[in-house]
Amino acid sequence: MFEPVTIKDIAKALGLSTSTVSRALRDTYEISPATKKLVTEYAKQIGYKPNPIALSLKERRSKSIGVVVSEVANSYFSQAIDGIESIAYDKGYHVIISQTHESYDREVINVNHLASRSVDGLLISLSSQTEDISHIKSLHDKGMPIVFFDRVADEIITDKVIADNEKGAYNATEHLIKSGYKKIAHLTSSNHLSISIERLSGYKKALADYGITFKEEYVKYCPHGGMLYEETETAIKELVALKDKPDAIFVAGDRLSTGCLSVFKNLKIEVPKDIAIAGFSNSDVLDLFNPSLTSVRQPAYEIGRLATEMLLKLIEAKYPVEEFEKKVLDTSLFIR
Amino acid sequence: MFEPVTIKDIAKALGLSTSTVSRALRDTYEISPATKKLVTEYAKQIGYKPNPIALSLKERRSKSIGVVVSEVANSYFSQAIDGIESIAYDKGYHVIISQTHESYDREVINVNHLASRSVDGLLISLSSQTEDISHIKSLHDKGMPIVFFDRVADEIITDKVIADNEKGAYNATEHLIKSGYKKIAHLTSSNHLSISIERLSGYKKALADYGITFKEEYVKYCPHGGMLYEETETAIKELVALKDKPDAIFVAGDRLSTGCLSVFKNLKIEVPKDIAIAGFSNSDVLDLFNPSLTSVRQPAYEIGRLATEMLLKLIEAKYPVEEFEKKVLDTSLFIR
DNA sequence: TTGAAAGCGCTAACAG
DNA sequence: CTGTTAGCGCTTTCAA
Repeated sequence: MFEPVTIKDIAKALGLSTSTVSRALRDTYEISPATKKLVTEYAKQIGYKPNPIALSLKERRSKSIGVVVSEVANSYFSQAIDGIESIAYDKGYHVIISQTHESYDREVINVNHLASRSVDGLLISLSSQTEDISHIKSLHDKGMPIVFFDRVADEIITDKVIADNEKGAYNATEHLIKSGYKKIAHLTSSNHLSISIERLSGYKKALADYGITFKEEYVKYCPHGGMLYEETETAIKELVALKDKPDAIFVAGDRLSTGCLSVFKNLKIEVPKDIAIAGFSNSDVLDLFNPSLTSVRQPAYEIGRLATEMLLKLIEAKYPVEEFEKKVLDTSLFIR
Repeated sequence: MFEPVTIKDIAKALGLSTSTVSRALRDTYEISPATKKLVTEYAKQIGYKPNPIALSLKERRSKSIGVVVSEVANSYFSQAIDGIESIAYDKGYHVIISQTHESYDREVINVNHLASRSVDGLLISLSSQTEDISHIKSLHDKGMPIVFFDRVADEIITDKVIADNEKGAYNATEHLIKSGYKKIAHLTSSNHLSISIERLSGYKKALADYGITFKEEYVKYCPHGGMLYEETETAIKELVALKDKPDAIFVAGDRLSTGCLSVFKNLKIEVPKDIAIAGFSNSDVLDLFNPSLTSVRQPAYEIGRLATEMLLKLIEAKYPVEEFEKKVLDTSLFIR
């Protein structure tokens, strides 16, 4: 069907060698202006496009990067993807997105799939189920450039970009405290996720700073991060069933926050009369929500851009990189 | 950094020729069981993975498909993408997603970018700005398999998958009529988009069937499809400023529906007291909205799956395909 | 049953 | 300044 024009066609038509054509096309110095003009004009005329696959084979790189996220339907990730694309496309890289749907198995499959399709680097945010990261470690050990964002694996020494989760959590919790709530629960995702740990820590710190005792039973984990309605509902039910029922709740994730509101709605729990709420969310329709949600917003777009810049730097580095950094970006609190 | 094992390494280590190794690995009949066993076992042991790029070069296909949508952040599209991935990954195809952000220029760039990266086929939903489709037509003429979904170009003869937009619009409008509204306005995206035309038609038909006269000034176009707050606000303001102010509004798009609610909120227009609303939306948090939104939901996941199945059939067809079809899937009305 | 060689599209080292 | 040649990893005639 497709019969693309090759460098050979041009060479034949113009009575030149393929290497001359190649040079003319690529602007090498050792070429006569006349030939160059001849070739470039003819090439344009017949619509020559270099075959990226042949180039990839030759240069041993694909000019594409793989992105592993849990869901593109999650506002945080879709914004991050916008950021990733903005940088990648600019530098001529393709972006291949794959979703884990918070499943460890899919993560392993996707990561290996991307690697075997020889992407030049990987941008990863771990699935909530992921504890064992050997699938990533082995790739990294083999030299695959990897940058983590959002949900990072500290065991792997590479660049990372995250929001200041601890501070964001602190701010949200503090806001609840300052609004007069004292019995603040915490709903979060799986306990091994970096973001969960950081947000839990911020929550605890705020409590401590305001002289409120941390209670273990006020913390509920939803390993599916809000993807499973029942899981969220059970957690909420357990919280409101406590003898010392919490009067507020700090929610540590995007889907979890909306999930929580849905549960409230269904259980006829009124906000903030029965319980107040503040949570992480990057949704851009939060203003339409009822009950309303005081939210911690992460600079997702910027995180995506930064992570991609760092990854491309790793990919294009001439010498093995030894120094890595973890960039931490500020969150913003939107009081509603 | 990466030093992948090649067929040559195996050949050398085993004292065979590369062609023998290749055959052994690919299960050709003309190979001795002994050699085959030897090779496959050794290959597995040292972790041999065929280089997909070399394969692509040889077989002139990349085993990847390109997807062009306006925004992954749009629920409809993220659901469609889930459907696309579910089929594509199953069949060993990569999915490369690109966003137009409703811009014609970006669409042209993205389509050409994907084509030049030699995807094997394209799944396209047009940007709202797109009127001229020659960038797609020329690719299609050259033999690139293309399937349209959602926003289709009827001028291009190929497979298409859409929701029954006309019926969906009819149902929504009818619902408003049956709820007692008679002065129903219509807010839609650009007037050249297939979905706009179909939805407008369903709206008109419902009005006609219930003996309501269609009024041109009740139809407002937002070419940016809700991406530009001001545009939506202006449209709404014009509607409510009409001397014969509408008492209900049927909105023809996802972002437009939420955009509309935002405008209502800001202008302190109360729903349904001041104006009732029904609109297309695939958001999964609609239940949390206030004001609430009666919605027409499209089977986005299924549309994505179907479109991908059709595309892969085109790609893998042995002979040029002459027969194309347009599949139309039912929408569902959620009354809130 | 196996090996040698050509070729997919392109670049680069080496000659001339 | 330009052509010849080899090679990226793999498959596939063609010979042996």
